[in-house]
Amino acid sequence: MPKQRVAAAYAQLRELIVTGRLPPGARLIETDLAKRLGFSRTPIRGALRILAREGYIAVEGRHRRRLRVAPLTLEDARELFELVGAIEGLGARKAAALPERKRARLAAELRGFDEALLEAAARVPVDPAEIFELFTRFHLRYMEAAAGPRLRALHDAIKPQAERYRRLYSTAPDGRVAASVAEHAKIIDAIERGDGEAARAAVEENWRNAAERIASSIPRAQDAPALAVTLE
Amino acid sequence: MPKQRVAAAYAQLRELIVTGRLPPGARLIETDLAKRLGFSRTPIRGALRILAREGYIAVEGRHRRRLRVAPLTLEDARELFELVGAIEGLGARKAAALPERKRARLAAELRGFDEALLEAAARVPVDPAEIFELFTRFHLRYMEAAAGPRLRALHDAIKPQAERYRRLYSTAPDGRVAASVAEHAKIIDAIERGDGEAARAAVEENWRNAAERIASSIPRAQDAPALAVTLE
DNA sequence: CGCGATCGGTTTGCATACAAACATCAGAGA
DNA sequence: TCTCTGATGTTTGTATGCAAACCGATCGCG
Repeated sequence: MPKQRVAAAYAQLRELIVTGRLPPGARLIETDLAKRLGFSRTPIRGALRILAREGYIAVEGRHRRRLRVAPLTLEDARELFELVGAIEGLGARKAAALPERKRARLAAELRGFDEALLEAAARVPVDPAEIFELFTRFHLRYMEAAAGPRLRALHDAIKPQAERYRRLYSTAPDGRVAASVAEHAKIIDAIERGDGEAARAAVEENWRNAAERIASSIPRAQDAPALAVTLE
Repeated sequence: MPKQRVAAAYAQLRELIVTGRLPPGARLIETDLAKRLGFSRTPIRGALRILAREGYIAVEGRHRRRLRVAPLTLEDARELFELVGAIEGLGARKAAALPERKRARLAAELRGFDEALLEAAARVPVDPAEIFELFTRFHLRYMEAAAGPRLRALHDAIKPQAERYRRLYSTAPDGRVAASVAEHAKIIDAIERGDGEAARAAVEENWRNAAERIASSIPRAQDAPALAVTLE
């Protein structure tokens, strides 16, 4: 009997939301989720509160909260990707300030991810999950290498929300993987030569472009209510 | 009166921490806090979990969490101020993208805050609380004017933690207020003329300098345990 | 006298019970 | 037929009980 049910519920619910098994707009009923995950309402509530605070869940209502999986909108995607770009940009700048040996090793590892990405994109039946995984790991790598605890925590809280958009709207890998990999190369080079500002700018540009790549796929001006990041 | 106790507990606890009435390193006992605030343990727990997630509270222990008010350290101050600079830098860039009329009005308001700051700093018995308030309002103003919901929520969650450092270590107002106001002027000018990148850079420089101003006051390498931003 | 094990108190994590508030639907009146 | 109102069921917010785990201290043994 595992002891940390809130953490478990948080992880499972977040995964359900990010993968879309709990789709945007879906109503979240505590008792249902409790049954579904096999916990009582108490840990579910704790997890829901955090997910709401982090933006995975939209809150409606004043006294009695009604929770829904946060809708996906174009405006939100733009803001979210800009935020992720800023956060990872900070991480990349820190990575470029590492001692030279570490930078070199990090750059080599990052190039490895890009090679794997090109391979995965070229494979005959493309596996989108693999592509996503590699993208995620690429950025995660330099964040873990250089970011402090606060930046890492923030990254972990926000980044998966960008994955929601990528998973749903990124229309598989066409030339876009190649474009991304080219942008990655600029990031890697800047980190390798210790140019923090260039690394940061390259990361931000990468995310700006990523936003543009998927923007056209996102249905505009949904009936979606505005995202309210509320405590309660 | 079954209402919104978690939100109330969160607000009160955060205020106690930011103002230092719950000092860094203080142990947080659920039952004590519950008695102190007049709630039961349930809403207290909810508030504590969020505060821990946001970095106000450090978590020790694996299975059983032991909570303490997060210690103040030099490394954390550096990371935190960098983060706040990045967040508010994003807001300033957005503010510089507002339509011209709004930018002009915003700039006028911001200049008003700076005038008030100089006045307050010149007054005979200086009121530090007033100075802090004005600093906070200055930055809050352009964030509210331009930032989206996610950026605002993030700002609200993180910014008060920088206030902890300012309140405890900012050695009252000497020439430092004048220095800050001079930096503010660069921010305002950039916003007014619509130069987003300059506005962002000016905000980040302002926070970098703020970090340096208080860095010398922070006791180095406390016995403080590393800040762990943990879910549970 | 020092070191370690056991025991008690403290504090947490989870589950459940209870009450209040909102939404929905049905029915009556216009 | 439409609307307003009331009743009912659903869902949330809070309190509390209970068990387990941890910390500390005391006591026993070497």
